Amino acid sequence: MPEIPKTYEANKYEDGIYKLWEESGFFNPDNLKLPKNAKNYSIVMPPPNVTGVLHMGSAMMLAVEDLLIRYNRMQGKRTVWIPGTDHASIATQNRVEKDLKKEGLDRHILGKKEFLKRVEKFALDSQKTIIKQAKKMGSSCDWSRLAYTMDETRSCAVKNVFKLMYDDGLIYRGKRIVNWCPRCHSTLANDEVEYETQKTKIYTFKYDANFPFLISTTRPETKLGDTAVAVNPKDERYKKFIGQKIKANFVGIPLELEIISDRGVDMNFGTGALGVTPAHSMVDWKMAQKNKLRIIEVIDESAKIKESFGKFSGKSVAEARDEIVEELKKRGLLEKEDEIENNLSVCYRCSTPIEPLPSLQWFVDVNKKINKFKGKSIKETCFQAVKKGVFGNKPIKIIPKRFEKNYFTWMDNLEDWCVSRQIWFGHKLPVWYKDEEIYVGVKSPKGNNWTQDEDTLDTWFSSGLWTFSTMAKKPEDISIEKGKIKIDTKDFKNFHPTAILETMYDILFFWVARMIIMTTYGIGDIPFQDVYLHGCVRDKFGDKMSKSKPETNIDPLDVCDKYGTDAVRLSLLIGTTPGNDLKIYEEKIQNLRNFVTKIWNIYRYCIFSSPTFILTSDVRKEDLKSLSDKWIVSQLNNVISEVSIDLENYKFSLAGEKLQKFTWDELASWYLEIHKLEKNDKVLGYLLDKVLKLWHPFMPFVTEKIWQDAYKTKFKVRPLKFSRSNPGKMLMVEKWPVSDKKLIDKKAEKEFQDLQEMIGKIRNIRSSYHIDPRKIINAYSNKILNKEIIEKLARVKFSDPKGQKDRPLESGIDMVSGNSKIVLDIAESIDIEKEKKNLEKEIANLENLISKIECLLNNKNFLASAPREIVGNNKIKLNEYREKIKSQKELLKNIAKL
RNA sequence: GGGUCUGUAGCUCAGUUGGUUAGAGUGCGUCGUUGACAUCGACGAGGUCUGCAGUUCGAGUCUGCACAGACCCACCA
Repeated sequence: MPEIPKTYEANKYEDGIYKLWEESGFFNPDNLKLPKNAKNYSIVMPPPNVTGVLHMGSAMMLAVEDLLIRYNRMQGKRTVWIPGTDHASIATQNRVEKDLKKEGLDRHILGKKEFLKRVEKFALDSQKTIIKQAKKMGSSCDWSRLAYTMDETRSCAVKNVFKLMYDDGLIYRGKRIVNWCPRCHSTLANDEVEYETQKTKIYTFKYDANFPFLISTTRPETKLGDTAVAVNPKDERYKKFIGQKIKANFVGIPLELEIISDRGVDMNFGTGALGVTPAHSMVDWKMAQKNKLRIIEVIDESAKIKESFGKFSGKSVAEARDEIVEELKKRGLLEKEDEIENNLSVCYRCSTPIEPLPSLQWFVDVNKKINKFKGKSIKETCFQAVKKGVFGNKPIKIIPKRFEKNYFTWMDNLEDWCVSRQIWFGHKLPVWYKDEEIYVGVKSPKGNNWTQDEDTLDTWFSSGLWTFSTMAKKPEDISIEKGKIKIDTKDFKNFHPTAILETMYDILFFWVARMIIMTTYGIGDIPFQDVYLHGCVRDKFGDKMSKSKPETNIDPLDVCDKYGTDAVRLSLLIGTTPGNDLKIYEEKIQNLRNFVTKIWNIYRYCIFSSPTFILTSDVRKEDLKSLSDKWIVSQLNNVISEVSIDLENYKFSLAGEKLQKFTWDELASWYLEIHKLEKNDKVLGYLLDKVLKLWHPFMPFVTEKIWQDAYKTKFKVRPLKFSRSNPGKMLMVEKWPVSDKKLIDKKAEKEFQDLQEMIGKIRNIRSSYHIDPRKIINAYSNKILNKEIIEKLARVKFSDPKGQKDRPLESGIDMVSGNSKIVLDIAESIDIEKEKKNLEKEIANLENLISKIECLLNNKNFLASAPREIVGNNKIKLNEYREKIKSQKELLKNIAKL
């Protein structure tokens, strides 16, 4: 008999199992002999940023997607999971800059070329780490299709899409007010700006002594660029000034201010009059457009005051503010300063305050009507893709549904998307300039004197193409044909649109919506049929996990090592619902580790119980001998269909719970116990076979390990060899079980459940009288006992020794050796009252004694503080006591019998 | 300011289209096990389903309001 350890030692086997899978080549569907008409199933992995390492959120993503992939692969579909990484331009550049700072360098000292080399190296190293970690999680993705948003093929896709958009007039260049990060020295998209509430001063002042009324501002330094003052048209105080142009000398700088009316002005805020600075405020910019105001730029790209503002020029924004306030005070123009709370816009990457300023940038026009969308805009088309469906597809389904609403409102309010960034690391714009000429193309233009635009593209531009760009194998696969992007590969035909996009809800707008935009436009098709959004993985206290909080932060690799990857995966899959955050902590993982141990021990029992144990894929009705066989097999087939339906509907947690209930409460607790007395190895082999298959997508390692071992035992070959021509004995590519209706036996289920219930009642007193429920079932199965007798047994009542409640009680029966009929007669003939009194007295004494000892020993403080030796000794003592008590109880029982 | 979500046992959460006595896991208490299972089993305690009102024969579930919390969007001169 093989030596099997009592617990599953995850970290001993996992790497080996992964290697076995990987070497089989079956992560790649091309290596599986599938029928031509096999259905296709594809997921494109949300590419982790190359900035860092795997965190619990990525582990969640991998667990869910691998579950889906393994389930569908086992269903015989042509299944592929395409992995990749994202260059994450701003984030990665910042990360490398931080490292440089430690060396006392910065990117300008290094120069662009050297800097980019370093970034590339960093990205490559990081990618290696990410791959290693994804493998540790058991991810069954096809590494031969690995993609990177900056590799040659993906870059080619980016250029093609950019050109296509430019030619369609969807991409334009213009000077517009943008969010500028003075530290990153780049623009930011609207949704890359975050807000922080802060306390700040609001100043109420006059531009100069002659100006007719007061205005309020939190940013006096921008007032150098004011070209108008806006008031509410209904405001009686200022009505008479509307339309006037007033000259003013503002702290030494001459201004010409037009008084305009705008309904957006709040009469009750400040003085009700607002100084309009078109160049440095989003709202003011829009007013300036409407009223054709002059635009005066005050602040430059380093957040310093520009030339021609006298003594303020060259000063930083903060310095200029102080000096202007000082100057106003000096001139007696400052009426008052109050403290208020407002929102400061900051860069989402580096938290530096944003300066809105006008800049020449590239934009995607989301409102332009385009012919190929039947005269509809991108915005309208993408709205319909989820609402009604486009291009003959069903509507894209967002799970959970409530996020659809968010999507619609976002899409509705979408404004032109600024795609150019002044970041070094990223896709360079495929745009060249010569004098006044502009050339946009996939390849650089012929002829001299062309210079390429120095800007790079927003990182979401390339990740927006992800579902189809990953389907190309080489740049030549990508071309523009009939106003669309053409990807000329088998993968594209087979796998696009992908089945599902799975990601965390926080990038619904950043990424998911952008993918819908870019794909509907570029390919003329939807990128995916379903969107599954998982929640945020949080710590015990509900806070976001972060390395800066090491006491609650969980590194997935640490816990995988400690408890096994399977337990970690289960902890992320069970007890969670889509779109809702989940709290995770070690105890949770530990509990699920116990379940993995349970499965392991089910297998261990199988091997111990029968030296000839083998897994069986099928069982016939004739093979089911006892009632318990019929019951468990029937239950199993119910579970198979329920779990399959749940998985189809993305109810992973529910499926897991049902499986857990079946495995633990029905298979292990009942069937295995009965099996000890009456063996049916064929049924046992069948049950384990199915249980392993059902659990495999949830916990691939332990199930594969057991599967392998079971076959090793059978064939006595070590190690078993697998080849592409012989995929048979690898669980990963086994067929997913199908529920066999013929094996569902409602009658047997009902009969067994009744029995369970009755035994449950008898069981209540099992602890005192050592009645083994297995024996009752066994006796029933062998027709020693019939249902009526068992029912009677369940009804026989004695008073509980503690006098709490009436409990069914049966005295001293040995079900197997004894004749149950006689036993029952004894039970019925007992003088209940007399028996009660005698027993009560004796038992009360005993219970008292026991509780005293147990109390002492179960005292946690005592156990925790005491050295192990002492606790050990006391345990021995306890056992001595128990022995004594036991023998006394036996005595009592005998008395009772007489 | 606009919107979304959440509130169920000490803790973490399920609860499908309204339908018997509101569930699971964990924790706690008691007892029993140590020959598949550094475990496991049985039993027990623990809930005004945040509150109020409404619809209904019937509400954890639907509606309205209130309270508490989380998040998203817009944005404050």
